[in-house]
Amino acid sequence: MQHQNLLMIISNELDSLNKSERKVADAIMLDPEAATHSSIASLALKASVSEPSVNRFCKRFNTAGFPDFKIKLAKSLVSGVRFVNQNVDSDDTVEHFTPKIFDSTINDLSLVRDSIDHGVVNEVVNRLIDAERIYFFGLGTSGAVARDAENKFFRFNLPVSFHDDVLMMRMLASTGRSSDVFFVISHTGRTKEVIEISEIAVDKGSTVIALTSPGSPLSSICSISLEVNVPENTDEYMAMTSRIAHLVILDVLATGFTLRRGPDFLSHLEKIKSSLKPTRLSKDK
Amino acid sequence: MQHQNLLMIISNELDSLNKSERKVADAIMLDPEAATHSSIASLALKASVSEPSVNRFCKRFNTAGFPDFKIKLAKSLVSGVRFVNQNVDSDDTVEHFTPKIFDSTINDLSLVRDSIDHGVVNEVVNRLIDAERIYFFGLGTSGAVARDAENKFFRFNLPVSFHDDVLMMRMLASTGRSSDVFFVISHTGRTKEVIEISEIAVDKGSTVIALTSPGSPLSSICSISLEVNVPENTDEYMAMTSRIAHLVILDVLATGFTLRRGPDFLSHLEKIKSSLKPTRLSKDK
DNA sequence: CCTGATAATGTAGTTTTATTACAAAAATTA
DNA sequence: TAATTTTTGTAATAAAACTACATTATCAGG
Repeated sequence: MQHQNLLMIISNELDSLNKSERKVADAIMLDPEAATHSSIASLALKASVSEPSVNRFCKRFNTAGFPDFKIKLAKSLVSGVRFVNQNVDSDDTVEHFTPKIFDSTINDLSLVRDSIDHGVVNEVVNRLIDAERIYFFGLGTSGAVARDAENKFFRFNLPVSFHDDVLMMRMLASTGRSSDVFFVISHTGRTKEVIEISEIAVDKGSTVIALTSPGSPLSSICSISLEVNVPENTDEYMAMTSRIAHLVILDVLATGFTLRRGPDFLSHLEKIKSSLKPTRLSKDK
Repeated sequence: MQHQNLLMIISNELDSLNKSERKVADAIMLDPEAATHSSIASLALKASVSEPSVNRFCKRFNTAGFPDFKIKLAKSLVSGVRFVNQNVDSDDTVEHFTPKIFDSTINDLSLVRDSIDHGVVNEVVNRLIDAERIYFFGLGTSGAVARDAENKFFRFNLPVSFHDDVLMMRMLASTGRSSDVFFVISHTGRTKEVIEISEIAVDKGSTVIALTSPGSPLSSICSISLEVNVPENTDEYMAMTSRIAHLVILDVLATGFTLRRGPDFLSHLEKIKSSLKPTRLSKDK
């Protein structure tokens, strides 16, 4: 893994350095940020060694030379900062916690982006394309996600509904047909009611797609499981990012759906868009 | 704003660049990692421009020069964000469009993060703290956001509800009291019904907070307006990111609310959390 | 469609920065 | 202590970046 932090490597090997190398290391550690902006000459001066000593120091740490060393050092400074102090403190003001919440959401999204299984996404799109009916199920926070999904997929000209009422869900699941797709959204994947309902639908021969966390009970009983691993948030103040990741994944699925339907499908979408125009005030004035 | 990711800044200003600057930008975006390792000469060659053009390009983005530019570019590569502003093509496969959608969402979030008015956020939190009742209103996609908001604010031990039925909204608005807060969510801020209803609530002396786009009709008539500028998406395939930004902003508001309430409020949140435990399967097996 | 003004870009020379070869100085060993 | 190895620095070289200025392209007003 190339992702080792250069600054850490240096501090770990501090003992095995010779005198001048050690001086260079100290000078860098004193202010790594400054080191990334200084020339080899000024750093040599600061460390009281010659320029070639700095150069040799750089090569010792598997870098091509001083400029390359600076690049790698700069990178290691970023990753360090990212993991530190991203939590909301009780004495944070709006200026402090606002970017923290955005950053942690962004961070989680990029983790999900990199961990998502494209094969599963592909398979899910196939099933949605084949579906004669789609039901989106979700409770609590996931209910809002399901509602958003309904709104999105409704535009695709097929019978779609969302439900957050467990009795309704249960009835629909038990009367489900093999051409029906039940899309079950659950962050934890451990809500008993939801699991039971999904089992009923599977038994009836319907396709059940779960959008949930890996290794959860829900995940194991469904036809296909879109597993999303959002790091558990221990911080009391922090929000649940999983629902946002779920929304983005539904965007991905909707995009896949649209693409699979081909270009003439776009005109249908346009029709729906323009149907809303009369409800709006015009842009000019 | 030092917070911004250099790669993102470049992709956002792509339109305002002149010919040779654009060539340099393209060469960098094609392989940013390679750019951090190349000399000004080799990059100039790759972009088919002169060396000073590359240098001018660097300075245009508030860097001291090429070496400094490379450092900042390298830093921006470390953070979660990769390529930006790439549109979905009609022949994209899942592998292609999935990261594109994530990245464009991430990009939009970071733009909102940097453009948000902390003073307004602060003021909104104050009003929410003072509220005796909060109504979240939204239609369509914003209805899902309003629903999520209800779920979140419900935990704060005060009467909260969400509505996506214009008749209900109208009745509630016209019977509103000065201690009531109406939180109106609308991406466009141009939906006639929503504007009318908001006007009624304002007339009745209630506080009306809008979460909408800048300069919209809704924004101008409300008590306070939380303006969110998410770049309009011209791409047919791309999803609407504004709702995601709205959700994150509601997270920010909820966090502000919790912090303002002080540390003993956390035990109340814990109580609500644990009330859901019986509905879940336990973690161990 | 010209002409002058302005902006964009490139050329060539200068300066700064980094690297290399080699020599001097320490340190180590026998 | 002398031979040997390692470390460090000096000075020269090479590479890279930058600057001033010249040329070319673009655009507005006549």
